[in-house]
Amino acid sequence: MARTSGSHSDITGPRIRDAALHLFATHGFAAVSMRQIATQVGVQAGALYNYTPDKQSLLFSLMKSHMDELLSAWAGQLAPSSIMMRLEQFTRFHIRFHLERPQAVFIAYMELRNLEPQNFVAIEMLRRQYETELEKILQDGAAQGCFSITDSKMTTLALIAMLTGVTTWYRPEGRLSPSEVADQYWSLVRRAVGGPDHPSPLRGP
Amino acid sequence: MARTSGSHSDITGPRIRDAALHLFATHGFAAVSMRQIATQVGVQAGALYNYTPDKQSLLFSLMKSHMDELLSAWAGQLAPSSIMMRLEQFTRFHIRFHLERPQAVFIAYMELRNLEPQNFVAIEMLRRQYETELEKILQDGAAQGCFSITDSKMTTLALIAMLTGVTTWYRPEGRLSPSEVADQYWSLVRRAVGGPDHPSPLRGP
DNA sequence: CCTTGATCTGAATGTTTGTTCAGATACTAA
DNA sequence: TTAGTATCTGAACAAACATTCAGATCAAGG
Repeated sequence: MARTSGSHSDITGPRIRDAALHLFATHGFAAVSMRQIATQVGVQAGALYNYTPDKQSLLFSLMKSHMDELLSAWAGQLAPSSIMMRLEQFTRFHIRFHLERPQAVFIAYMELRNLEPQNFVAIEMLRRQYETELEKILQDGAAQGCFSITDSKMTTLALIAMLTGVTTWYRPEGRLSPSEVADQYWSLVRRAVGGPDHPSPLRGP
Repeated sequence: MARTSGSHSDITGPRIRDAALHLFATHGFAAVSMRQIATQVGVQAGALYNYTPDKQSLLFSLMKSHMDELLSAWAGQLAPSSIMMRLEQFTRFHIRFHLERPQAVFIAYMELRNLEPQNFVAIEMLRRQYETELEKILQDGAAQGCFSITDSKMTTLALIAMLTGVTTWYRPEGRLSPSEVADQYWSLVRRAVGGPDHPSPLRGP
């Protein structure tokens, strides 16, 4: 009874990626078998190999897609004029983007060590590219005297760790909405970099 | 040729834990086999079962020891009088403690999902206990008007994520010493919670 | 209606997994 | 010197693993 009805490649492909994303995020790449993924999709394990050459490629593809999405989504943002607003934009963008796909985020940060060397390098490059986006903002702001930070690289990593950490505790059914969370994190970020104590970047003469 | 020389249980036990710690941190619990651990120790796989009932217990024991150490080390700190100094103490303690055992930290934060339910609950309780230590400081400080934070629970999690993140990039051979790192993170934390802009807690007349 | 190609099954491959255990060895105590 | 015990080996176990593939089935196009 191979195949049941209709053309399935358009459907099965994404379903495999969804199932893999969910299972990898929940149990970890190494702890998930191809059979588990196949079962979730409702297919035999062999069928997966019409969509991925092997398990490792499936992981890499998921991580690569995630990082590409992240970078292109950020690139699509229109840069506001002031540096302070730019930092606020980054903060809110980061929180929103990560809260919308907690599983992909989890995988991208936890399964790096399960990547084969060349795949690791590729993902790591994209991650560093993203970090550089924040670092540029911090450096520009420091040059303009908006921020008082002594080490832009370290501050970048500290802030990103803090912002990304939101995915470890946030639950949609919780008491805070995503935008409330973003408000609070922005308040933390703004003060951490030594910005003005009040939200508005315009505080007259 | 069973046994080679001397009494080994005092030596083999810790060596197994060291090897497991290192391998779990590097490749992940699920990706490491008992045979790999045994090889690292220089022993056959069967010998490991003189020291642990099974692989899961080995992981749990490592995580439990780490959390116990963390909590008792913090409990051993003498609390200074001012809240601001208490927060500084926590920040520096957290950074130093975590930088001293990056592998245990890594495992404690990454392998939670590989714990069986009851083990997970036990570790999660200890983690929450530790988080509460910081939350108490933030609440006390907010009550005294030293800090301006709107959500002590969220701020706690944000700060801990930031502080723990230090282990992902810090390298002993890098340009910053642990205490320099702690200085910078303390500066970020102090400002994030809305403390005074200058390091000294004593500024008045 | 017939052919072609995409899609999936079901079985099989050889490897590796965690765990067990009888037997071997060497230290310890008497 | 002897008996006992702690420690380890080496082999074995069934189960699970990723991956392969011949053949079955169905949709689409002529």
